[in-house]
Amino acid sequence: MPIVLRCLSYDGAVATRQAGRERIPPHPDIRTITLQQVLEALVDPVRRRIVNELYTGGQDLRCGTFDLPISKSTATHHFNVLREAGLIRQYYVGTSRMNALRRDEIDEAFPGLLRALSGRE
Amino acid sequence: MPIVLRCLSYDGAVATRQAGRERIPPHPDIRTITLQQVLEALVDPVRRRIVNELYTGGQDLRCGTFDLPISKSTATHHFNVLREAGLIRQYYVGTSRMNALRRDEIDEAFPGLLRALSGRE
DNA sequence: CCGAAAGTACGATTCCTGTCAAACTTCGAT
DNA sequence: ATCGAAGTTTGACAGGAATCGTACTTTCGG
Repeated sequence: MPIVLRCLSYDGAVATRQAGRERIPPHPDIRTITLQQVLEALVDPVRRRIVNELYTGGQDLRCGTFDLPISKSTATHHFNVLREAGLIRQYYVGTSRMNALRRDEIDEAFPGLLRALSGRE
Repeated sequence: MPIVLRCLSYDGAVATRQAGRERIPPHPDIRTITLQQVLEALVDPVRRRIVNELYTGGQDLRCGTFDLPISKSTATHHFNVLREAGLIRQYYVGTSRMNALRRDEIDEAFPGLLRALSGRE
């Protein structure tokens, strides 16, 4: 099931009706992300919990599957921060927003970081 | 025979303290430090700069040798945070406060972390 | 078509953290 | 005895970040 991510053009033209449309802001190139941004994202325990679950689970997960001790709107905020920090890739499936850890890219840009942080409280 | 040092308080009253009671608060056992605390310490760019300089320099450094873009009182704050997070060990030499990276202990408690963060902006 | 589910957007609030200046302490040297 | 260097302490302050509730949007199922 290939997921096609289409970019939005400048005039806002709609590119496709497939799942994974432009409801999601563009993902940053990981090479533009600084260590500072990554640390600011990962210093929050809720966000680190999300990343850890994706890291150990090894599969993409809906926002709703994380059992987070916060409200939905706050959860949205945290997922946004993770996406803007280049740590996760998001796409829609139905009304569900899926979250994928950008593991290989992170490992290349920040070697050893994910591993050093994984599995800890 | 306890050696007694004199110490003045604001009102001029003479207080006493035992020799061996140091000017520097006790350092935490690194095993009591959580990843959360370490990340909170290292998320600040000034503090990361300090740690990086100690990491790459490989020797203890006076507070004053770091060329930090902040006031002295703010610098004191940052060194305190690093010490309380178990990342540095401090001791006096004359009026100078020396700072040592607790490298081996950190590496044991948080394998790969220092290396993953070192040398980056 | 309608309603429920999943999530977003927005504004308000609260709390925390980095920052500084000013006054103070401690130590070494003069 | 005093002075300067190095750093600390304290109090105040500004900006940012996490949080929430409410209203809104999109999609799917019946």
